[in-house]
Amino acid sequence: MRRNSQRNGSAPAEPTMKEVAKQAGVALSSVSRVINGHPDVSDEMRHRVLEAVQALGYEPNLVASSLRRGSTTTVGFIVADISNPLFAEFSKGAASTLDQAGYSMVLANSESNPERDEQMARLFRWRRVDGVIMSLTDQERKETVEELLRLEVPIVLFDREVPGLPRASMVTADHAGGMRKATDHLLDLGHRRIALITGQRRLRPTQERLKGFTEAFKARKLSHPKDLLRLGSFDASFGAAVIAELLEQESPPTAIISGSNQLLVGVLRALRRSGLRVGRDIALISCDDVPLAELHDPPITIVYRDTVRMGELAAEMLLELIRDESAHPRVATVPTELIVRQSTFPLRT
DNA sequence: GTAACTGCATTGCTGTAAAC
DNA sequence: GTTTACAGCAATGCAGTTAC
Repeated sequence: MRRNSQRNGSAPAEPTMKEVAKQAGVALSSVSRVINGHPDVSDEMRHRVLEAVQALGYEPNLVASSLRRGSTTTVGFIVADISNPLFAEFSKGAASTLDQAGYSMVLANSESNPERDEQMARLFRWRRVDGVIMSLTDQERKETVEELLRLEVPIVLFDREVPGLPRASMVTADHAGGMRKATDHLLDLGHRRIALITGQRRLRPTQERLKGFTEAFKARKLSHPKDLLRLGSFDASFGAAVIAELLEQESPPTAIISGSNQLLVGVLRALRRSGLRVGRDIALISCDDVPLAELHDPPITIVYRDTVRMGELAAEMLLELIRDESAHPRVATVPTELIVRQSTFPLRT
C-alpha cells in the first residue's frame, strides 16, 4: 500500500506532506493550505513551506488527496473507436475543457463492442471517477443501461439517448437539419435515386438523419426511395458491401449519402472497385469533415458539425452536474452545415 | 470472521497573537 | 475588550492488510 518504497526497503522514499511540515517547522495543515493556495496563509509561512517543498522534492499525492476529498478529479471517457478522427476531435475539445477545470480524462476504447461499453462503465465505477462522457455503441442494451444506472456519478452522452438515467445530459448535433440540407442539395441538382447509408436504426443519429432525409422528399411531394435505404452499421465494411449491392440493382442510385466518415471509406472502396468516379458518374455526400473528405479527388461534400465544440460542451455540461448536485441534466445541440465541394453535380438527363 | 490498523491529505473547529 | 489573521489539532475519508 505504501508508495514510499524505501520504507519497504527498495527505491528512494518519496517525501510526504508530513515530512515537509517537519522540515518547515509548521503543522501539517499549514502545508496543506500553502499547497492548495488557501488565503489565510502569511507570506512568511508560504515561503518556509515552499522552501521545504523544494528542498525535499515533495510532490502531492493525488491518491491520498482523493481519499480525503471523496473526489478523484478524474473523468472517464468511453469512445467507440479511438482511431476515428471524429472521436479524436471530440476528445480534444473535452480534454482541454476538463484540463482547465483541473480534471484529468481517462480514455477507454470500447471498439464498438456493446459489451465493452458495459465493462468500461463498470471499470470507471470501480475507479471512482467523478463523471463519465460516453458514446454508446448500443443505447438500448439492457446490461449496459443497468450498469449506467449503477454509476452514481453524472454522465454526458455523445449523440445517444438513454431514457431513465437520472443525471445524464446529452450533447448532439442537428442531424435532421444536416441531412435535410444534404438531401435538398441533391434534389436541387436533379437527383431522385439517392441512397442513404447509415448506422443502426435504434441509434439517435440514424433516426434523426432518416427524418431529415424523408422530410426533404416529402416537402417536394416526392416519395423517398425506400429501396435505397441501408441502415445497419457505421463500419467501412458495411459501406462497401452495401454499395456493391446497390450498384448491382436494375436502377442504381445516382447519388449517395454516407452517414459517417468510416462508412465513407467503404463507400469509396466499393466505388473504385466498380470503376465509378465520384463527381462524374455518381454524386456523393458524407457526414463529418475528415481529411479524407477534403483531400479526396474531387473533394467530397460534407455535412459538417463542430466536433471539438461538442467535446467542449460535453465537458462543460459534465462539470455543471459534478459541481452542482441540484443542476438539471440538459441537451445541447450543435448546428450542422453543408459544405459543398466537387463531389456533387447536376444530374444529366 | 471481524476489529483494528494503515496510508496520506483535507478541513472544521479552536486557540493565540497582534492590531485597533 | 473586540476583531482579524493565522496556525495547529484532531477527526475524517476508505479499501486493503494485519492481528486476534
